[in-house]
Amino acid sequence: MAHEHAMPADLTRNQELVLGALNHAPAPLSAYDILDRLRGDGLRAPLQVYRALDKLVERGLAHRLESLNAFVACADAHCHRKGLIAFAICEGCGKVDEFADAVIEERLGGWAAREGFKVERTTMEIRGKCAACLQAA
Amino acid sequence: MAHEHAMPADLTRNQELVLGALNHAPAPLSAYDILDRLRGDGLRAPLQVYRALDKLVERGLAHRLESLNAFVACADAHCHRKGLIAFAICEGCGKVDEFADAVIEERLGGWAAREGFKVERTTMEIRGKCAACLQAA
DNA sequence: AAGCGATATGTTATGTTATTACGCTTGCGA
DNA sequence: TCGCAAGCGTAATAACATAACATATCGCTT
Repeated sequence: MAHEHAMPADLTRNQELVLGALNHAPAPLSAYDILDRLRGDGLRAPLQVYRALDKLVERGLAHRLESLNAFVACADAHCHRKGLIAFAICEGCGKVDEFADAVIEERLGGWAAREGFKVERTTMEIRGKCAACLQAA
Repeated sequence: MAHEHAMPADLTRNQELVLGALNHAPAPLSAYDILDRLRGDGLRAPLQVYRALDKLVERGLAHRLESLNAFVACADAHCHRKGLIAFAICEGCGKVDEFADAVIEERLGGWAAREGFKVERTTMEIRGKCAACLQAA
């Protein structure tokens, strides 16, 4: 069973459905995966899902994994983590681990400052095998 | 003018065409962008481009930018950079800067070691505005 | 309460990115 | 010269994402 996440009260119906789907999934879901799971709840078109995802991502309740074209619920229940988040994605079981590292953030900031580059958004995704899957192999 | 890159002698015709297209572009190209530019050279189907890209990426001659679904030639002319590479992508002009940072690599390695996670591939992409574009604004 | 703007919704159609499946060709070592 | 690995060509389709348009809902101001 997926553990419980905070579910803010001010979500719209669609946003709540989509976040619910993500919360109950053990691994990232694509927008179309989500759509398929929510057809029974009245969702019919991709756009309904993408719109909800946009809002959820904007609020930090969900994250987009660029290297997967998929989405996960934020792992931090009382969420809204600041700054850079790194994701470790297991190719075996699909599980995603989320962590922050101040040193990395600082290195990136240093590079940007030297180059005069204004950072707006950073994605960091590690692909590999988690301990459990290595064990099982 | 794009600066010159090393063009290995043992590329196949399609690989050479695709790498050539990337070398002459000032910004990342999607597979379909590449296809369009190479129709005059006889390429007709996406797969011809994707296959070439696979090989080029495998050899480190090109990189895939996950957050863009696009590709760039490796910036290092005598390429085959080891380890983790970070990309800074300007939203203004599309230019991509490529750099490595041993400290970041070491932090990631540390996290992985602690978690027992076996890293296979890491993508790090910074989106923002480059100095030139900030200047122009 | 009426009017208004901002936000969300639903639907259709379409655009963009990536892969599957199949068969042929070529180079090369056993 | 057989057989295999790698590459190539083509058609079809799958997977991911957005445009354009019409309607609805909610909170705020008057």
